[in-house]
Amino acid sequence: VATSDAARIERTVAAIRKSGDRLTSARLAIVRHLARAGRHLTAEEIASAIRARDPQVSIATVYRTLDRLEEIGLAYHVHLGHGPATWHLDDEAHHHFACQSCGQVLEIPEALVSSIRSQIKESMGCEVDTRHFAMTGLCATCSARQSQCAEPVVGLEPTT
Amino acid sequence: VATSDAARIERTVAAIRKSGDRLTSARLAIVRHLARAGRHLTAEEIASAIRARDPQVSIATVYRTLDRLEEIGLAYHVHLGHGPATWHLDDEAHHHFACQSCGQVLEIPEALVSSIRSQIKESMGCEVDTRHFAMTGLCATCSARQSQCAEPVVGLEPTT
DNA sequence: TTCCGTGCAAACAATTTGCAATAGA
DNA sequence: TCTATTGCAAATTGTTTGCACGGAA
Repeated sequence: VATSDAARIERTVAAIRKSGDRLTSARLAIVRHLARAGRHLTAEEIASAIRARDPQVSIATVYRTLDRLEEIGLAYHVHLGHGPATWHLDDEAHHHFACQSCGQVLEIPEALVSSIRSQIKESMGCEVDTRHFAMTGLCATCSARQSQCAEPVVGLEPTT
Repeated sequence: VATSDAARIERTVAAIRKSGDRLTSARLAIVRHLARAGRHLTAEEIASAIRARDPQVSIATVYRTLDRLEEIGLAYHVHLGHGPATWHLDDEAHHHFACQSCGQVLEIPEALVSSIRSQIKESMGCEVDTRHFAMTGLCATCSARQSQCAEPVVGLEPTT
């Protein structure tokens, strides 16, 4: 699980080839950037980072590549609240909590996720999708801060 | 809780006046439509319903009115997955589960919501916001159907 | 030599904003 | 009267699509 960036890039590239898809320079750059970022990225963030080296890559290619990677199962998108979708490689954490105040993204422990999932299954019969939609609210720090004082915290736009 | 539409309209109108805001015909029409719909509505749905009687109401007014109603605490928006935000009056159900396959919106029982909330509080220290973001996944029916056969169900676009 | 994947521009969907005109209180 | 609210049009943001060209296999 604690794989190096290089190994993750190689593995992803191999999977693209195995699926019969072509490995283009744009795709390689996108995979590299996703692997090295260590956080969730929007399509726009990926596009502008790549454009720094290769100015003519279009945002359309980024979207198309991300969609294709998701079809193959190599990357996926998460909605962290309002704003654009964010993406990461498939071998990263799967369940997210996004703070509406500071923007921080936390991983929800697997045990907690499966407990919630089974409670909802039992009580309502529903199968929760924790992959594509984050839970939102306030992280521990922001939650404590907001119960102390009325003043909102300076930082990212609130997600509500 | 089982208030009539008329009573809910009256109460909301009174609250608008009490807040010092003006009660315009557009605002009245929006409140009426929200009260009578009995389900979550998008701004566009509200606008086109109102335009049937009063063709020149603009979508901008609908958005501004909904925002204002939310500031006053009379209505609020929920994101049910992909697609536009949906709105309802404040005296309706607060916690939602949206099926990605059939589009159905279910209310999550209060007991379950508070149990989930306290588990997350205890384990991560986070305060979950259940008002503005629905949980998503498959409802009981769609979940059963999908485990039987591989064919997707005809209906609304999947939300994933 | 194939076509898959690309860049570009234009289309699209949801939402917001500027501004002069209007209509509530 | 006074100014909050409106309609209209245009701007913004995030994402998708059509199409002819270029480059991976």
